Amino acid sequence: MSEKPYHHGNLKMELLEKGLAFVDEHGVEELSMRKLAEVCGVSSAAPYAHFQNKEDFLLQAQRFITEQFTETLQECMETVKDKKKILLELGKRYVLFFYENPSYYHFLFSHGRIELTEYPPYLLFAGVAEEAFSEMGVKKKARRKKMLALWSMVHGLSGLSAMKGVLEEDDLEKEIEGILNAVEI
Amino acid sequence: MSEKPYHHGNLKMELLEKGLAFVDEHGVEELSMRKLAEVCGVSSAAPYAHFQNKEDFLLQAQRFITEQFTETLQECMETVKDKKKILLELGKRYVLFFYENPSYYHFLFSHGRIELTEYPPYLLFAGVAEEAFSEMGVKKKARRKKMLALWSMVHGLSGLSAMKGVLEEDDLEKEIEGILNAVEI
DNA sequence: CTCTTAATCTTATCACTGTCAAGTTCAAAT
DNA sequence: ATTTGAACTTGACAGTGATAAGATTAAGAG
Repeated sequence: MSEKPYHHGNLKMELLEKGLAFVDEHGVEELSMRKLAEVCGVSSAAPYAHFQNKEDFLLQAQRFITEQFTETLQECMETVKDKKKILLELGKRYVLFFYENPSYYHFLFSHGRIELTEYPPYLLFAGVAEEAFSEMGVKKKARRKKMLALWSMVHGLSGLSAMKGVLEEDDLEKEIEGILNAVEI
Repeated sequence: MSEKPYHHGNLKMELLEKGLAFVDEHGVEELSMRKLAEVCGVSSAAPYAHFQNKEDFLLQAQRFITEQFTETLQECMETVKDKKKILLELGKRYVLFFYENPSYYHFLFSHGRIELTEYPPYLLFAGVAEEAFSEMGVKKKARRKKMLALWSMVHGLSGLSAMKGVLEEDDLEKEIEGILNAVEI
């Protein structure tokens, strides 16, 4: 029993999930629509019923993990009460996410597919920073600059954390915290 | 006269140059060894006499522009006398390079091809920072953290500057300077 | 100058890729 | 029960990285 039915039933979602798992294991370069189709037990043209083309698939896959990422950050925001620490904690979560999913960093930012001004994690970070700096009495013109500086640092550090061997890994959280605290905002 | 000679004479160099020009114009994704061969007026298999494979070509192309980039930074180091300003100026040059060559940012850092601990611009920056912080009386343990923080910021900001529409472009140097100065080292 | 050699390049071919047109199946609405 | 449209398969196409086998020629040895 359970001969494969002609209609998969949940193909789009499975393509995204298996695709991301594949990227996580072998990297983006290795991913092909045909292999992906095979992994899902489906013919090589089947994915094109759900995605316009490979680029579209990659784009939607990026959205998919960006949503997860954004949720992680949002969760972090709700957990941390201390408004003075929230920027640091958010930064830490940001960096840690890419430490835990190194291949996602390349996947997300390699191909210039992301429009920063529509990138939820950035918008979220920018919002929190705006609020925090505002409360700290930072003047309006300076806020944007500080925010960009901080975001650049956090995002740049994420790139570092995605490479093995740069950060000290025995107490990673402390390491990240130390680096982010090494400059005064 | 000037029938194409069987032997090109300078193919390897031309492949690198035309290849980089192509990347700059159309992006890495569009580049294929065959198109590249055609651009150089040579058969599709000819490049493989000079490069093991596409990956090898990309790697050597990266080295090629990394050299130029490193030279720019070195030049900057020699020009700026004021040791207090050197880190800022170096950061500015770093960011500006990728503003001027946006496609290079993706080209260099997309595919995880670069080993940071062997990446000359990083080593150069790390060296200058070490010296600067040392002179500023920063204690040894803190130096590394400050350096990583600063480098992350500079490198992350480079990513920003490679996207159009994020940085204000009417007086870019001042903009970059403002951001890098928005945090205290 | 001739011969040899090894680097450079061409031709032909392979397996693989993204993608599409045409046909097949089947769930659900009419 | 019939229709319809979405989800799939099959089979094809051009383009890709790569290799083997052979052609060309620059440069050195005799």
